[in-house]
Amino acid sequence: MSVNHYSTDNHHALFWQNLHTTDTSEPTTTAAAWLSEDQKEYLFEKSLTPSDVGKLNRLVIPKQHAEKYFPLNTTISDNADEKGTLLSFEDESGKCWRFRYSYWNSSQSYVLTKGWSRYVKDKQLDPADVVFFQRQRSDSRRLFIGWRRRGQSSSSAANPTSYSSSMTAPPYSNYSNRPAHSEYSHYGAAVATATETHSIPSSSAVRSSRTVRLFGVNLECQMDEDDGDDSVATAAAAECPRHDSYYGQNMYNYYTPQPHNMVILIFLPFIYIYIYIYISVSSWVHYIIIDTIV
Amino acid sequence: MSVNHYSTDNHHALFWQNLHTTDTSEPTTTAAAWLSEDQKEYLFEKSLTPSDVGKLNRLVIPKQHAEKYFPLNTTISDNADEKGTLLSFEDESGKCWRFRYSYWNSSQSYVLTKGWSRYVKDKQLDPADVVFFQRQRSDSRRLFIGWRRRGQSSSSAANPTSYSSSMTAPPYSNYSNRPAHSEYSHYGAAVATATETHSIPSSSAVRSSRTVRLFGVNLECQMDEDDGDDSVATAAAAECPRHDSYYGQNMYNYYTPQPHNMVILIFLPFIYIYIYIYISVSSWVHYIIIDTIV
DNA sequence: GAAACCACCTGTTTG
DNA sequence: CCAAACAGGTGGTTT
Repeated sequence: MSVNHYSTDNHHALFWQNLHTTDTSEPTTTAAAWLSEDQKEYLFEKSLTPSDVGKLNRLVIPKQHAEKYFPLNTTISDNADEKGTLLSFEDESGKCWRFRYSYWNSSQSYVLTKGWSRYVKDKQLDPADVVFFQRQRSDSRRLFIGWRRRGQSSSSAANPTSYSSSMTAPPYSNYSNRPAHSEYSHYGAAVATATETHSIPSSSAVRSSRTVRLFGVNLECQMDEDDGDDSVATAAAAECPRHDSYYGQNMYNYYTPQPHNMVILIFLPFIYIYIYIYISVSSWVHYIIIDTIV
Repeated sequence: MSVNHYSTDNHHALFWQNLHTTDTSEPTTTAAAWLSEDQKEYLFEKSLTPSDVGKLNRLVIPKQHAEKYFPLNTTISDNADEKGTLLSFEDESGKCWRFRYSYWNSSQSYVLTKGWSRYVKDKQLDPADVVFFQRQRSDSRRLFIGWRRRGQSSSSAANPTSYSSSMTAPPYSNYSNRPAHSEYSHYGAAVATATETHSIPSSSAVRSSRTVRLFGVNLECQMDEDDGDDSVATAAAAECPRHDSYYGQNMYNYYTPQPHNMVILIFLPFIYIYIYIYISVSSWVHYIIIDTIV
């Protein structure tokens, strides 16, 4: 039996992905059949910036291409929602490269992160070199990545199998020391994608932050008999009090930009309780003042 | 009559502890007895790297020491499993420092994270300064942290009580501006540990992080008989004992940038309940003191 | 809005 | 030579 069935290999690839939840970085070779160029659809290319090949260990994917060809939250990226996905690409030698692919809110950009630096090293890419992406026409989930040196025409890219040598190339010690064959374009194909699931314990602690519970308490305050519930008491117990604050009868919050004030009036049979709760929140609760008057 | 018959601030402090379930970041002083050096076992020390005192806000604990002395998933760290635990250490002034302690799968390393940067600031630690850890021989759960300047011999470390001055030191504005006393070694002792569980009360509202629960406490405050539930109370007591002679009604935190104070006064027919809630928040709620007077 | 925190990630270094 | 450890980082989230 030939492992080389397309179908077979894809399954291997998928399987492989499932095995790796966290260490997804190493490129792997696949038994996938070579595709002729006309079986591939050329997606886009990018001339690499210094940052793309530098210490930032990431490749910025131009937004229009990213959204068009590598949409998040879709079939290609599976259930990749939250934390980005893994995209797998085959290179010119059939090696499979998996990159973490995600959207950075901070820079409003799509990036390949984990795994990218290894690719840059392996291919010895420099600024202005070009990487390009393709996918199989008959199965758009199968992706390919290729590259060529700066100044090389894109037509020279059509040279699929000639560089399996990259598999046996010695580790480069210096970017300036390139193997001669590097002057040509390389590309490869790869397979499916999988979400990078970080297994998250179901019981993640919910933290909401700033609930001030005043009155269940009340009871407990004087109660000794407690009631029990405790959730209050119980919860409370734990931590270390810290006293770092100083204060007195005076309260004053000198920096809170946006104070929010709440006044809660609770009227009890013989008692008026004015509760002034000043919640000044630069982010949270800052003040609570409760003053009761009978 | 004061409900606060316990008299003093210590009780306030304990009380306060119960109020805090999650915000564990601020150092606190303890009432723990001083231990002589021979009552302590020296565990290990680390010369601080630039990253340890820099913006990464974490201290890498060398793996062999971490696994030997601060094992996760064990008694010392309680049920700390998943998300790391809290470790409490007493410093040379008796102040209790709580650090989140966890394992980073990605780098295969043990780290102190939350709370660490405050310690670095407070002690004005620089690269190559040394921190060291000790524990009480008779109770290995009680932990101590100390430090000395780079180049200082470890023997100079034995100088326990001489630096309570750190409590009153003004906020430093510049690392180069160190108090003269800083040239010596400092250490301290602390207590147990607790998992950073955000104990979640059975009842709805709870949240983990900084729920201010007022009255369960009260009970504990006066309860001597412990009643029940307590595991909470108990636990609380166990944690960092703080005490404090230094402050009384006044609390003063010289480094907290923005203290927030709360005073809650509840006046009942025959009872005056003064509730001083001090919320000093460099991060949030820090204090609550409730004093009741009949 | 800044700073701390968090959970990751990676390139050196080294036994 | 290589896996482990770790110093030095990242984006994103919470405080």
